[in-house]
Amino acid sequence: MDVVRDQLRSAILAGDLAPGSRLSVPELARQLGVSRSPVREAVLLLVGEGLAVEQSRRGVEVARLELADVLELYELRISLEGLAARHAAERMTNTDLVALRGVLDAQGAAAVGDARSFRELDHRFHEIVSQTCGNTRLARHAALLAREMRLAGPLMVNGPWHLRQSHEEHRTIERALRQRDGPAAENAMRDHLTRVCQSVRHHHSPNHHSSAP
Amino acid sequence: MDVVRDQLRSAILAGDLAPGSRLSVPELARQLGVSRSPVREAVLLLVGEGLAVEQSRRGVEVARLELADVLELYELRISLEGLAARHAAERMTNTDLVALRGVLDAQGAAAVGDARSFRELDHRFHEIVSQTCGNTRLARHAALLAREMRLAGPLMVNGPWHLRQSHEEHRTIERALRQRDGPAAENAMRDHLTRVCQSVRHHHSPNHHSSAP
DNA sequence: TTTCAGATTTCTACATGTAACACTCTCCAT
DNA sequence: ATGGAGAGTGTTACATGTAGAAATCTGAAA
Repeated sequence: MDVVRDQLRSAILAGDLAPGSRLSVPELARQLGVSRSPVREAVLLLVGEGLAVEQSRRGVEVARLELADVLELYELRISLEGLAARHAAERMTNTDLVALRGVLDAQGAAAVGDARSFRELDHRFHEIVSQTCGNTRLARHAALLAREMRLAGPLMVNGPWHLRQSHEEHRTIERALRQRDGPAAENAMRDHLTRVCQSVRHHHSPNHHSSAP
Repeated sequence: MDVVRDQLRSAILAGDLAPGSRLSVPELARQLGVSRSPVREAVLLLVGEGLAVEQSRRGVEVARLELADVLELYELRISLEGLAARHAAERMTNTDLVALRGVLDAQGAAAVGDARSFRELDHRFHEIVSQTCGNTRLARHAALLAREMRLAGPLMVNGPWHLRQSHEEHRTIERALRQRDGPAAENAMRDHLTRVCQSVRHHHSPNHHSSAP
């Protein structure tokens, strides 16, 4: 069942199962070539993770995020990932720092034009920081929120200026982590997520619809 | 299945299924008088909620919390419930405030001696604040963390002085909420949870084992 | 008494059966 | 043409079947 759940989760996060798609247990079981039991269990767990929602009387469908949902998620991520960054600064091993640097270098290259890769690497960056914080529950909840946010695809701001700006902020965070400066890492992470949140908000405000700043 | 899950959750939180108890699907199905399917699904969801854990090769058992787990949980609650309190201050209806006051009055009475009722009312207090914050995901995650913490039973500090102290701090939080002072509510909530966390930590430190301050 | 091999029981994980229910489509009456 | 009854389809939720693995128990030999 773990396998089925991972497959479904990947399909959702990759967009193969778009937000709003109905998750019919018999249908998915046929497509995946397994029985309905593991599929049903996997779907229930995905609901628990927030990636799918039970429509009353209509079965389960992939979660559809409104702007308000994205703002909710950012507010939580600011809090949790800020905390995680502070602790990560004191606990990161050299291996972690090397991995982080690798992700950032790849992201620097992707920042020009390849928004898809950029988002993937962005996710990896935040994941490394959260998973290194030493608080297993913090890591778990931060991962849930970050994953849920990946359903927001079309609401995100993908303009080249925004990508480069995010990348610079990631560098700032990485610098604080490398210097083992917890408070600086926390502030940098909070500032980063706050600014991105503002970008999303303004990008979807009634009177501002270009993707440049 | 929702029914079965709620029954199991209640049984766990009430201590009828003590931490470490094995959750055998066939056994529980027999006891609850239903088939194995809904029980299996409920158990999987409880694992997702953190109330149970999958032991590799040994099935599922009710989660067992160490001191370190409780400290992790407090750190997260400080962050999330602080945030929730700030928003709750700006969104609480009069009805909510009346309910909160009611809980505190009952708690004031229970603070002398009845640790069990006190904990129950403590949980209700924090629940009201979290559920009123206006951020559905914040409410959901705060509820998960608060529930998980209820598994810590024997680790908690139940001395009368601590109960009264907690109650006073709840009053301070309620005052800030009533005055719609967001920052004050956040600070009061953070201070409260921070102090309780310190109490737990010191109560279990190697050289301090009395329950008085 | 201790130890180890085999038998027995129990569990998990997946597959499949089925009743009740909600949707949709068709076709007839107005 | 339109509205509504009713068949047909698909789904959910629960029940049950079963293979394979793990734990435990049993009993005989050292």
